[in-house]
Amino acid sequence: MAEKEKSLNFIEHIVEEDLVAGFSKKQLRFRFPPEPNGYLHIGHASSICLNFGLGLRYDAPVNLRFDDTNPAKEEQEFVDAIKEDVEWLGFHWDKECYASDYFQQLYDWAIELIKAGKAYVESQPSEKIAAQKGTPTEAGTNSPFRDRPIAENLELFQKMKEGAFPEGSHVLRAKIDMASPNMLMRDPVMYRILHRAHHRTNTDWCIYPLYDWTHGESDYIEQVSHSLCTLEFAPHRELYDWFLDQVVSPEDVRPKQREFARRNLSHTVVSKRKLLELVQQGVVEGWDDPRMPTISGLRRKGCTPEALRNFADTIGIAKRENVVDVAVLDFHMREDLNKIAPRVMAVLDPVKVIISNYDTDKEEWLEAENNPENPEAGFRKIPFSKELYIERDDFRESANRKFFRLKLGGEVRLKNAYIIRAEEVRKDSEGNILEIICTYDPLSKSGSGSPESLRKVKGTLHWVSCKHAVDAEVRLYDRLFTDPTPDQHTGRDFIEFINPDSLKIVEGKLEPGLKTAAPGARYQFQRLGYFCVDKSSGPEQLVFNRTVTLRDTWAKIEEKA
RNA sequence: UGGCCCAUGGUGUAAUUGGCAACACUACUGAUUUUGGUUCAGUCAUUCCAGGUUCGAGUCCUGGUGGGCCAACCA
Repeated sequence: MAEKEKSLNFIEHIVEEDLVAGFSKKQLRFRFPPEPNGYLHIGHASSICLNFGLGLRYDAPVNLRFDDTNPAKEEQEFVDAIKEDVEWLGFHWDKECYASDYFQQLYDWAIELIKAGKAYVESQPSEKIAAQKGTPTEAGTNSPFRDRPIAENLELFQKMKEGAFPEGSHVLRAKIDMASPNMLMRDPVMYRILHRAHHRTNTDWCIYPLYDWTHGESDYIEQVSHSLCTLEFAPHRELYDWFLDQVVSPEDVRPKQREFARRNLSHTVVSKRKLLELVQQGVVEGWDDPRMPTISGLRRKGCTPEALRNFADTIGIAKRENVVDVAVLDFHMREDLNKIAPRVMAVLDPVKVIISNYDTDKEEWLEAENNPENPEAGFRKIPFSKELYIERDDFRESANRKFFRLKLGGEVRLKNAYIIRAEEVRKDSEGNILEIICTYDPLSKSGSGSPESLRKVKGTLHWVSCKHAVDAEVRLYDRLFTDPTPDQHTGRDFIEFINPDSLKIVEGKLEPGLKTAAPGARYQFQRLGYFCVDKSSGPEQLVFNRTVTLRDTWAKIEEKA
């Protein structure tokens, strides 16, 4: 109830119009149709959220269909990865389908087309076919095989299927219109010969249907009502409809193709080719490198499915060119993580603080709140002692009043602990700060309720007790490219815009409770950002990935100065 | 013989289908805060241009301008 009346996107308007025009809501069905030739990226996430979102909105089934018509590129590994990603996003498909399940049906229909004089076997090489296709402004010319007798077409096609011919020797073409202003209608190829094993049909077939002949018919077989794809397929719609015309029965649902603009994310690239290049050149460590815009990369970085879904929902869907600022994704990750991530303390660039008036052997276990946004998250104990680490950035020998942190003679609150004052600084011969000597106010203990504890001091710092700290490798990820649109500069390669500082690895000091943090667990390192335990992490070597920093208004003030 | 698609703040989407241009992000102010986080309050547009229809146009019409897609036996 009380759910906000959300405005509809143009696809939802189309569905609503169909419903008003009498299309039965029960017959609505959608599909997400990836080719299993690579990993899913954030662009696919939008499409997944669109299709499965429609399914949820209309209580309609959504199929997961693998468009596996090209055995040269497809592998079972990708099928598995895609299923994992869709599930991780939190969606449930109705049927798990494969275009390869329809090879026989497609073949039977193709024979009908041949018999109807609407398809023929072409026996020229591909270069010849391309040359005869014409150009967008010039009509093509008919193939010399275009009027081959039906019986001969049937016989040749049969032999193609039986493996009698080498690759490239023949194809099956639809006989449409070599003068069509739409290049795709100029007798498109329906089948090619490929003597390759398919990851599902193995060597059952050596002729494989092409996209156009497969996609619409697969939608029809599955009785998909609305077949949504990206804008570059818009010219395919005419062909999609032509192929459908050849097979549909009036009593069945006739699928409808509609196109939307793919989402582009700033400071990254999303084409499979370019992502592959990043992997192959070793710019990143793999498809699930946390800097990759792949779903697996985002997952490994610590992004939540909730954040990704909210991101997809707020950027919406439309038909115009777009570049979504990656800041929107960051916002949604912070928004979700702020609610669910337990707070902990970690020092990533440590400098030692020595509390001169604290007993050398003393240690106290102080109470710390796990998440101020969620009281039910409770409290934990953290150790305090004479020697602590704080962030090197959090101390200056002198600074103006805008600097809320520790400076000589100044006071600061140690989060969940005491108020301290910096008295003295010890340096090495080169002037590097080795340790900061402080005194603490024993009455100022957090939560004690004493007047001293209630004193307002401007800054609060995070810290970790030296002797209790656990070490961890912390990987600080930043955007992969320095330019918002690395692949949109004519004459310049996107690789030129790689951010040389996209990964910085540091040794951090963490509060001891993190010793047993399990891979995948997410935390907020207070005042720093959100971090996720990497899959490679273990008790002997902890590894954390930075998901996203906290908003940092201090950094902006500094930048301006 | 070219065809098709698109144009609304810095960014991404809305606009009851012809009726006060709204939401989110970013940026900037300020308040609160034992995270310079969170939260709260506020600021930032004459809808690509020119005509037309209309009491009334972001929306409809005409003509421009600018951008995108299409000539794999890829999807």
